[in-house]
Amino acid sequence: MRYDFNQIEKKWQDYWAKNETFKASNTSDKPKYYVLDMFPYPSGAGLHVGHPLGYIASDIYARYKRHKGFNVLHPQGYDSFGLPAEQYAIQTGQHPAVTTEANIKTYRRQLDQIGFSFDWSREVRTSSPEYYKWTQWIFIQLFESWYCKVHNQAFPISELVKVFENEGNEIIDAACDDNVEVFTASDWNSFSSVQQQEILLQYRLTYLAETEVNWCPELGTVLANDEIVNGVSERGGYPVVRKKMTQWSMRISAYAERLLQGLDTIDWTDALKDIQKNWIGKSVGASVTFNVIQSESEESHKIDVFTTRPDTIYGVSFMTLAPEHELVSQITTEAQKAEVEAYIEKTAKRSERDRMADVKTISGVFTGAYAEHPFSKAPIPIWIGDYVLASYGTGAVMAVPCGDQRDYDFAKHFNIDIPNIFEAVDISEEAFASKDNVTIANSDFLNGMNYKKATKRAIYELEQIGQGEGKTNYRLRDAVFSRQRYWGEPFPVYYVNGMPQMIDKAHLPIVLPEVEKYLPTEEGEPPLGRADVWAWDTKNNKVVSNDLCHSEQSEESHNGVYPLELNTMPGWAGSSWYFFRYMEDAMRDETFASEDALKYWENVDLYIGGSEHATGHLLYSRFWVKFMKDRGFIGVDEPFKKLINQGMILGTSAIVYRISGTKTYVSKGLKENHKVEEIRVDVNIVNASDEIDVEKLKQWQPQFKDAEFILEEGNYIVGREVEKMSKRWFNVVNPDSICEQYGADSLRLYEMFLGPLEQYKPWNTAGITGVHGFLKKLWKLYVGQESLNVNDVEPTKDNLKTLHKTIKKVEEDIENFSFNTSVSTFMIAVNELTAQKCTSKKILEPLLVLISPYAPHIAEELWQKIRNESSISTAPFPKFDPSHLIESSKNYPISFNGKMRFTMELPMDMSKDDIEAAVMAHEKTIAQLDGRAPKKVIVVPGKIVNIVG
RNA sequence: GCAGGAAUGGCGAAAUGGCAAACGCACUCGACUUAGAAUCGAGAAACUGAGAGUUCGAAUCUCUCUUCCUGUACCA
Repeated sequence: MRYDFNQIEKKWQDYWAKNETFKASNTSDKPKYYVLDMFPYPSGAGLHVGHPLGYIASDIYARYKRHKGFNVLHPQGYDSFGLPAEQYAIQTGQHPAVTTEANIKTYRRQLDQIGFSFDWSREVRTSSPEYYKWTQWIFIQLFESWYCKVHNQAFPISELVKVFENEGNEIIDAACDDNVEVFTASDWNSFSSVQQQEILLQYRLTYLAETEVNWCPELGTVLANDEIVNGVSERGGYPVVRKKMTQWSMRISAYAERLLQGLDTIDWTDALKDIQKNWIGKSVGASVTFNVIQSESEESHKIDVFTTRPDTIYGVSFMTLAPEHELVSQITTEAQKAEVEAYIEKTAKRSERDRMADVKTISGVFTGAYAEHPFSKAPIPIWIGDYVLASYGTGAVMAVPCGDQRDYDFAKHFNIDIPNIFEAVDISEEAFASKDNVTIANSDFLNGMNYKKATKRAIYELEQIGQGEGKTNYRLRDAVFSRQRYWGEPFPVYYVNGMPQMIDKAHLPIVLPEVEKYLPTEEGEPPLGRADVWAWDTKNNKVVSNDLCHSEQSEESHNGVYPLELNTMPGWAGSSWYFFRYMEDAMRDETFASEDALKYWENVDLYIGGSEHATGHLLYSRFWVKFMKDRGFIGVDEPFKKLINQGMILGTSAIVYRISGTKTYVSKGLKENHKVEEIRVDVNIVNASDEIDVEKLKQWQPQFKDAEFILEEGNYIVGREVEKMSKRWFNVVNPDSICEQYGADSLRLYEMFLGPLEQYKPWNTAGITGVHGFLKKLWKLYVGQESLNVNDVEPTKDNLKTLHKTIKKVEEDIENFSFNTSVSTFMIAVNELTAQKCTSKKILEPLLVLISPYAPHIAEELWQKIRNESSISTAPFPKFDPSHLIESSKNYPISFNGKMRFTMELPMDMSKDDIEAAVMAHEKTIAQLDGRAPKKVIVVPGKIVNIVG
């Protein structure tokens, strides 16, 4: 009987689907275990062999946990809202829902053929209304909440309103906008409804505000900070400019400290935690208020700055404001006005990218105004400069040129005084920025103190005069939540008198309307501005035609019909909570996930996905989870207990060399004699020895059809280059063809065999014959020409030794996510058992369970053949018995000065002294020593003998 | 600049203080075959990026340097 993998794999995939083998139950006596993959965006290109890497790893772990007696939840779904489908829709006019559906079909077929143990009954799609109903619902909850800094927790906004009604807002310490005005209870009660709503917006966890956003004109939408890479859009690489727009934002900054602290409670890699830590960017220091020295006609102004070095307060010799700072226009003197305005105009024109590209050029302008030093009362010139960012801190700095290199460079450039406030430090060449070994000088009450002491004292003194306090600052900004796109979740929001109103939960979902084109309107409104039926009828609670709504007229004539929000939600909305949706299987209509389901599954035990989501999805999810916990919707504080980033599988591109100006291609070994151009060709027509099939190449593209080829030894050898797998390099390998040619089990084993999971590694299809050959050997161990090789004979000592060392190693490997070494272990085990001619069921049965997570199809087939039972999927994992590994003797390596010279077989239970005696008596020892007396003999029983001298 | 990670045969890698290179690809030779593929058997190769230290013993621990990768960047 032959190993017919195509037939076997199809058979078991059908079996698993039909019997719902991997359906998880929400009620079980078994302990739960939740294994999750980052769900894919279903792109039109389908999967290539790089994509399933993480899915295979998580599938092995999920299957292993089932063998270990866990009730495993291992679901899969689609992050199916997104830009590519929309771009495609713009080009072709096809509805994104249609192309998305088609892409999902392809993905499902490709995933199924690899034999994953997903519970598909719990599938989610972020773009389906039954799912985004709950995304909209969570948005409403955020809108209806505020964050109390005293309790460090989010509460319903209704509670805040009660406080306002009774006590005003002075006693409230909330995460809110900076410019909130203080009011009393009677003020509040006298405010109009619109005024009250405006104030509440400043407290809500999702709020509408005019903010400076990252506008990408090419994409026609705003982008969040994590969607911008090196000043251009992550998707497409288009320029990004600053623009003021009214947008929904998420007050994630309220959670900065908890997002930081929470990292200590989860099992993620340090690398990933560091990325999030840097992104949150906590810095501890002080806020200091400087009074602007006013001339008689002016009103008084104050400038707040944030500094991490309040100890250097006496080193301040100027201040710098960001050009966008609101005070600039008010404090600039008449004499400096023209120069300042010219500078502002110049910097505003520079894109973010230009500004980043050219950090070395120092530029700035004096405003003509002076601030007063809080202690010395000395006048301090106020400058503006674009090295100060409007978006960080207060957009203003107290410049201490002796202690900060940027301030130093600025001062040097503009000939500003650089007072030295450090004892015995030379600052003639550069600033002294260190916090260690500092002694403050020329600083009045701070003289002689070190950094720590001086910082404490400076803050204390500032507090005494009411011009500062200790403060912690975070780099993390609130996240823009509006996108001017079509293919995303609509907001459950309509507007009355310009104020946003939430639609009641009972009327969700608000379904994405039809539009005739997916582009912005001529007036520059988002695509939803093209929808004809996109107004909210508050009387009938449904979406109605825009004709019924007359926004220009008075409130009465609206007839209760109001315009709906035209923006849609960003890609990260749906992915910030989907892991809870999988938990629910039966009551998806009534709730995002039922209490019982949430209580049983808690959170994700193991999450596998790419590290590119470090500052996006992985941070936003943690934020939403903390919020939902605060509001009592869930019971956990973190979504993902353990997280592993799988590395990327790279392509191995194939290169042919065309002699310049000719149609002749020269083999790699002969190219040195010619001037050549490198041309990448399809990797799928190159064999393991880097020889290309010239005939196939001629058919592949017309440019090769009548080309000449200079061969070496009868073959054309290609060059190789490891780079990202991409269509443009022709190095994409499709899992479909691998499964067809070698089978899913081979694909699974090979992806794991390539190297450590976390590492980047190149794919080379040629190598798959190694693991494929292993599977054939495995098959032959169990199945002979005519009949099965498996019988009830008692296992030999060697058989047991092989089995148990394999159990030990594989179990350790899976627990450590070291799947590559397990595959080698299987190879060794099968090689040994084949050599031992092992036929014992007591060996071959447990071996199948070990292999089953990795190569489930062949394991199922052989299991059925030898046990006549259905599925291996929940067979108990074999138990390791160390007694089978105990050796009676050890082949000791005998070293001289650390170099191994020969080995010697000695009993395991021999004493140290006896070993030494035996080794010293050995003829080779005597020969090695050549008459010298050894200085020392180190004997480590069971390990090694080392003779020094 | 800052933070994190990596460096071992021709290639992917293993070994986490004790016989460096297990396992696989590629390579060479042989068997089977009309031939190829497949299969089986045999074999060669390479001293852990550089330097120092700790140790009886270092790929593994410590320090210095080099190169590469990832993230981040006028963050006050």
